[in-house]
Amino acid sequence: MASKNHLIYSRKDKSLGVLCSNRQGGVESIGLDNAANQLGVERRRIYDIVNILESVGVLTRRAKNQYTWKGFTAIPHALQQLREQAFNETPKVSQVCSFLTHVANDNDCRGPSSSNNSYTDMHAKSSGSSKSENNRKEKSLGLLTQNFIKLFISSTADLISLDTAATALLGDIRDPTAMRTKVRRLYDIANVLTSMDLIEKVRHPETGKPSFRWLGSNTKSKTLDTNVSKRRTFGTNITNRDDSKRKQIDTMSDWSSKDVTAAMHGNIDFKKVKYNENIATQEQSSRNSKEFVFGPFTPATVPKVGTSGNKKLKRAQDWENLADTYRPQYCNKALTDLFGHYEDAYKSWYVEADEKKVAHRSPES
DNA sequence: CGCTCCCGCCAATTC
DNA sequence: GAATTGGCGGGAGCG
Repeated sequence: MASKNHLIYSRKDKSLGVLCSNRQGGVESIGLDNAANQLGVERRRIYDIVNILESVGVLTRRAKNQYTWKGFTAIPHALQQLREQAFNETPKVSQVCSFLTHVANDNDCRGPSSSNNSYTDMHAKSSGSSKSENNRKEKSLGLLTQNFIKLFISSTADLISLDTAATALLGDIRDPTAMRTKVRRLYDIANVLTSMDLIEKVRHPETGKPSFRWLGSNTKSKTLDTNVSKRRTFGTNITNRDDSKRKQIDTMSDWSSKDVTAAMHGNIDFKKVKYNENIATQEQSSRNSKEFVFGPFTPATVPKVGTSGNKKLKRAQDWENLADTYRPQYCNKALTDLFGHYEDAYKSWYVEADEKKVAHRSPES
């Protein structure tokens, strides 16, 4: 798909980055048509993305065709909100959690005894109005996204596969069709969440099953994590000896699939957006100290990779890691420059790769 | 094949 | 009644 993306959409640099380029710290509105044009995608696609972003607080619908960009810095709050919801309004969360935990280690999902623990059904509805009305909303991408996230932040299992999630979100609806549909949606959601670094795709240690891990909350210190946490993402090659001959696009495809697919069809570079945003935030909050934490974001690995003791390597040319490493936590001019530098670098790599010429850069050093 | 997820029909909603 | 939104699932592409 990555390649396909390339072929079809070579808009690469158009992106949300452009949209928020003029934005300065505050609230900027975005027009759908505008976005669609800039991104070179059909409108329908924008709706998907927008809905997901909105469910995480990055955007807010202001009026027809108009959205307000809140920024990634709004995510922490939204997340907190979800967390609370997950704990109160949800009596069954615990059930679902244990359920997930079970399933996590067992491929076979044999619901224990519960006969209806749909994570989705619980709240909402039963407020009087006919359910048929709310029905549509209950199935919205936005809600699904939130529930999906709740699954992560309230579950003890840190590795969740889409099937598992779908099952949990569906409750007992033993309908293969519904399942399929749900999973399709989850793929969509997972893609954009991945592009925002809120989750990460990994293979389950035992079963090679593709699963997702929550990255949104910082330091979740989980003993169990240590094991898996080192696992690298999917396509990327982990070996210290990264054979430079790796398919040119390898790195690209990896990143284009997760960051670009971005939000599906959009080729949206959220990371870049984040850079801009961070920088903007920095400037504007002149010296507001670290309250800028980026809580949910900063993956535990952000600061440097283990001062030493840690596993060695980390392929030098993993620009993605670089991105993480340099993700602004608090930045100064120097860092700002760095960002710019990497942005450019990234851009050229992208182009090169695009032309299939990829001159991978010199190994570390 | 099975996993992904693109694409766009068309219904629900909103203007 | 037209325009916006957006659920939904067929099926293409790829490993």
